[in-house]
This record gives sequence, structure tokens and C-alpha cells, in this order.
Amino acid sequence: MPELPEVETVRRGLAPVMEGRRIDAVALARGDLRFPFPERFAERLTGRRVDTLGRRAKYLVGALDDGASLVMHLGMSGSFRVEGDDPVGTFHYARGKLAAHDHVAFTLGDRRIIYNDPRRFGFMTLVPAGELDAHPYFASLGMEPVPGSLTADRLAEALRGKATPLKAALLDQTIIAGLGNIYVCEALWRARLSPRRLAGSIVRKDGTAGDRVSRLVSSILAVIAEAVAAGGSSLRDYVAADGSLGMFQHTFAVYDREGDPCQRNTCSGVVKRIVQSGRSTFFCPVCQR
DNA sequence: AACACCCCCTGTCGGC
DNA sequence: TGCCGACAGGGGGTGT
Repeated sequence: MPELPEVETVRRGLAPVMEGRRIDAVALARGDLRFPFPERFAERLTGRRVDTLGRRAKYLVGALDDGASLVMHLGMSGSFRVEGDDPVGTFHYARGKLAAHDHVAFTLGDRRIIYNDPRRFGFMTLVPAGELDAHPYFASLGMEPVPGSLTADRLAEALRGKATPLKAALLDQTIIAGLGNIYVCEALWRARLSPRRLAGSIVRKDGTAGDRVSRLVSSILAVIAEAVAAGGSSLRDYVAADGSLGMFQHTFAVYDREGDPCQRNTCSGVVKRIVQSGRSTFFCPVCQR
């Protein structure tokens, strides 16, 4: 479910509940999510203090006081909620029993952080001190779609000569890390680029960025920044850790808008849905070239 | 090496 | 109303 803006929204919600606090207990409702939990997962976490809760691509990374990292991925349907006796800030506290698809409960003082994931495509693991950057999940991740990391020159270099459709290249986490199906569709619409065009074809012949790459970079940076500012997108039952709903879905130009008129002022096109590498792509075949 | 496909799992929704 | 297929925000593994 969650792409970078949703994961970042979750991070911002959980950080004040986790940072600087000790994990007093970890309860697992089952031995695996997408993958088995690592050996002694609960024991290794218990008693550790979470110094910071960070994010890389779509991963949440808790930096523990022994140098290890708690790595969490929400997959398609993962979410967190916070329960406790001591209402603070905007959190909605309601202590209760574990519900269906609650798989992990972290107790930190008077709070409980509960991970729920119906499809169990999410996963958690512990990475020993000093091994995070070299870990398989992280070693090959590409640029973060933020200013200073994602630049036109770097994207041009990464896409040059690539024969895969542009849509697939943008979903490739080893090129840009954190984009998913929604924001790729939206960014391509903003950049007026066809998802079917070969990725290498937007790069100039001499390998420099040029107008198309520049437009794409601006579009990606803008759509991600706007989505983060809006608290991400809420589809189906997705909510942030504080129970609030992200609002960005109301501004989708093409995602899940098959048949709607293209929102570009001068365009008479209609949003079309196609399937690329097994996933839906929404775009305007008239203005996206 | 680089791609394209299939699969993991559960819930929801639309069509009949 | 009920059933059934299609589809869903991700990404890892396999086969070409």
C-alpha cells in the first residue's frame, strides 16, 4: 500500500512515541509475516532504547541504542496504530485486545504500538550494528526522490540506454527508491511523458539530461513533496498511525481515474488504464508522449 | 545482465 | 442476496 509519502507519514506519527523510549516488551502473534521473524527477534529488542526512527525508501528504520537497526516494511497493507492510557497530542488512544491481523505489539512505557497487516506482505527484521548500508535491502537502493538526491544529471545517467518502459524504470527501487504505482503515474502525467516510452528515450543522445528528464525530475520532486505535505494518500482502509487520513488522493490527476477527462487545461484526452508488468498504469494518451 | 512474469495473502468491489 | 473473478499501495524469485 504505502509508498514513500505514506511511509514518511507513518514515521512522523510513530517517532514521538518511539524515540528516546525503551521497548519493554514485544509480542508476536505469529512467527512470520512475508518472511519469518529473525531468531530471538523479541528478545533482542526487549530493553533496547529507540534513539531515532528514520526512513529509507519505503523502509522504516529504528536506530537502537546498541547500534542495531529495527527494519520494518509495510508491504501493501501494513499499518500501525498506537494505544495507551495517556492521551498526548493528536493520538487517539484506545487500549484494547489484538484485532484480526494484528501481528506485532511493541510496548514502550504506557504506549503500545501495534502492527496490523491483512495481506502480510510486510516484514520486519533486525540488522546488526554497522551492517545496515551493506544489507541486501539497502545496498542497491537508488536515489531518494528529494532535492539534492534526485537530480536531472543522475537520472539521465541512470536511464541512458535503458530499453525498459519508463513506467517500469521509475518503479525500479534501484534507480529511484520510494516511488510506487500511484506516484509514478502522477509524476508521468505531470511531466507529459508516456509510461510506454522506453526509459532511455527521454535522455539526450549525448547522455545529458535535456528537457524531458528535467521535467520528469521536477514532476517527481513536486508530487512527492505535495503528497508528504498532505499526509500521504488514503486508499481503502489506510490511515496514519494517529488515525488521521492522508488527503493526497483527492488530488490524483490520473491514478484510478480511468475514463475521466484529462485535467490538463488544453487537453481533450481521456484517462486510460493499461497493464504494464502486471500492474495498472493510468495515463492520458493524448498529452503524455 | 536485463527483463517479463508469477507469486505471496486477504479483503473488497462490481457484475451477473 | 450470493457467488465469483478481478484487482489492490510491494517486491522477491524464477525463467527467458
